[in-house]
Amino acid sequence: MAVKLNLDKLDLQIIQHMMENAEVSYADLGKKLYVSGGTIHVRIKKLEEAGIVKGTRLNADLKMLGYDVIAFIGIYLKESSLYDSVARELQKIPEIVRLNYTTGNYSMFAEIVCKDISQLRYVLHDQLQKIKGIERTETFISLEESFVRNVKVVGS
Amino acid sequence: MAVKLNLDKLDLQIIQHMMENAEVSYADLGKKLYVSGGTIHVRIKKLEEAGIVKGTRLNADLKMLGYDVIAFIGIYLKESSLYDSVARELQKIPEIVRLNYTTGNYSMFAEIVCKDISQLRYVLHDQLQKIKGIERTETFISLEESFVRNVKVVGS
DNA sequence: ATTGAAAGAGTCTCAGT
DNA sequence: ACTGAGACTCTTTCAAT
Repeated sequence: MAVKLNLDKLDLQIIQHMMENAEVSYADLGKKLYVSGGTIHVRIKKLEEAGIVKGTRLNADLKMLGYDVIAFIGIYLKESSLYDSVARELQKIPEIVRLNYTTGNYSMFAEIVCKDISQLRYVLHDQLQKIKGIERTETFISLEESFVRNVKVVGS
Repeated sequence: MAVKLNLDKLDLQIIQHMMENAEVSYADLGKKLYVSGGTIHVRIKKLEEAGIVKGTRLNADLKMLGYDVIAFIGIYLKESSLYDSVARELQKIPEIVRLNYTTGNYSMFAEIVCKDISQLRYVLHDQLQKIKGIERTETFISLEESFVRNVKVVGS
């Protein structure tokens, strides 16, 4: 899974910069990293071919789109063997944007994004309760997101 | 915060598509949505000016970069008034990539990305314990990420 | 592997509808 | 508000180092 490729500092610097902002031109990024734009291009192509880099994504402000409520849900299963079937059911609920199988208290851990509290209540109460295999859930509503950022893959 | 702007279905469709893949050309996206490339351009410019769209980000595979361990940390504070000072300390730890102030059991909820378990143990044991104001923590290590996706902002 | 230049593709502007 | 065409910029290829 974690294929160790020959990545040098330049590769990591490119990734670090472009994880933050992918709209920079190769020429400009090259200037910042003291190589030519052509070298940036070659490196990115190599990273794409290796499967390390998988395109770019638009960064949209969900709050401004009306999605004000983020919550985390700890899920207790009746039996841990039900993980796959519960995961499939949860994937059908579009408000659930992430699901992890975890150690610790909960069997699984979900993140949900909703327009408002009443939509959250609907998903929690009407949709999750209907899924066979879920024993109970605990919900943690985010009152404030202090920060979100990328992991630091290279020293500055 | 959640400024309700006049966004029509086309705006949302553009956002939906480009949150998934921002590398599509305006001409191609226009073809898919039955408008010209020029219209896509105008809409994106409008969304950027409104602050709804904030550029694009490179999508890099953290596992392939050697960051194999994702974990969630529920944090109990001694007093909730310590939130800001603890948040500032947590922000100094580069492995902590997200922090939310939450309702429920925990005062705050963090996400951490590490290269391996020993690095995770180091952060949890040596760094978090030193922060004044943290009473105790509960860690949930992700054994598998079932899915991560964007919220659905428009009906297909 | 890196570079710089030429060819190709995409973005951006603008006049017309 | 949408369109299409021209000007401009960026990506991509490639021969040379």
